[in-house]
Amino acid sequence: MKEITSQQQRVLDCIQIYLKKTGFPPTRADICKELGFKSPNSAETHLRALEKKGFISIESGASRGISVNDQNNSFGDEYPVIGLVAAGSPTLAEENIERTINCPKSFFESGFDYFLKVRGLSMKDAGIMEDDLIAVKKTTDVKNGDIVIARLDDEVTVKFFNRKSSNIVELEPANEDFENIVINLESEQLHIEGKSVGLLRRN
Amino acid sequence: MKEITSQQQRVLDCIQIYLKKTGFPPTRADICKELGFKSPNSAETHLRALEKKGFISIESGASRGISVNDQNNSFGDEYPVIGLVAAGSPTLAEENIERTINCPKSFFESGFDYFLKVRGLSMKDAGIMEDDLIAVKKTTDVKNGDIVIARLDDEVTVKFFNRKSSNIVELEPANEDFENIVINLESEQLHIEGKSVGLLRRN
DNA sequence: TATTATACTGTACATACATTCAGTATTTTT
DNA sequence: AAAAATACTGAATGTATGTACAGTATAATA
Repeated sequence: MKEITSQQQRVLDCIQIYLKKTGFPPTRADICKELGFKSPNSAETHLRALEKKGFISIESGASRGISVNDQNNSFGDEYPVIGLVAAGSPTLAEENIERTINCPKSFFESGFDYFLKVRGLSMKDAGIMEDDLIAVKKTTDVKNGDIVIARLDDEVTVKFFNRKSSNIVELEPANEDFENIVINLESEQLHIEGKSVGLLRRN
Repeated sequence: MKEITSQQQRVLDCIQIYLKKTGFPPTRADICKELGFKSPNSAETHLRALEKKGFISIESGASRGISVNDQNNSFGDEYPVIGLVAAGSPTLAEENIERTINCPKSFFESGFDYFLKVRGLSMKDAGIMEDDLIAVKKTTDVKNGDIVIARLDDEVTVKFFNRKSSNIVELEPANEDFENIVINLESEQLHIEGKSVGLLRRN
């Protein structure tokens, strides 16, 4: 994405404000009226520049055929809900997707990849209850204290992450009825699927 | 809002799908092409019917001047976040709104009116932690076991609702460090602001 | 120094589009 | 039983709109 000039930014803003207000894009004449241009060609050339730089798309021949190329627009996408089965890795394979939820992309601050449906109460003191949906961001970049989705062999679990030393990782539940899981990375395989970036509960 | 017919629903769906796909509304001809009509007037009359029933608005003379009236679309709306202050009723007055969250209307099953930001840990065993956002539906129709937002004098609190008899209501915390609140409706005023229909947490 | 991008005005024109009118037929409401 | 709403086809028309062409001027780039 190339750099935008201040005038082009004004035109882009004008399009988005018009869209929000009316529900459909402006014509060249509308843009002129809004920004004080006296020739429709003023708007036209700006639109061409914005298209060339990738900010908008223009459907040739169609009236009001302007669409804003906003990858982080606030409206919904379908996110899969994956069941936390006792054994087996949570994957996005179709058979593992219980359903999907329409949710704004930017709903959880750092973005996320899928919802994980929680089984059991091992994290209840962290406010994570049965059937809650954890918003999971796929990453292996986790810090101590993060709530991680981890796989040990074929067992998937949600726990606090705590690296004790270069070889020792503890997975800590938030429930006194459960024990810490201590993993020696030299002898055992630990796979971090991702970390929790939020939670959704529907009564 | 009057009842929609199945054909009108098809046209409405067609508009929404077209909007999502292209970023701008369809023309009469586009609708015909999509739904198999052979005359633009077929689309026109459906649009007029949809406008009359309040589902869409049409800007006269403007090409593609169709906008879907968002009280009945499933996409995003701005919902206010209200802080649970120790004293005072949670109102939608501007000074009480911390910010707004863009969220699909149908995100929590029965619909909801605002988010309430939780203070304290009196409901921690129900998985409600400090700074969680409770999706609140304004209603006084609550059943035993519902999590309600209640006001006693000027104190607002989130608790389990439990009607013991026609005059006695108990508000029960989910934390053994807190006591049940017993209210005699004959001598005390209890105002039910609404009930929890969901929860949102962002790490 | 020549060229390209930016930032406009102004005119003109083909066509994309909304919209009206004239019909036909079925179903629902009054 | 009459009227209104629904659900279409088909043709016609005026205008809303995209878009090209002809200029002018300044700043940025090669």
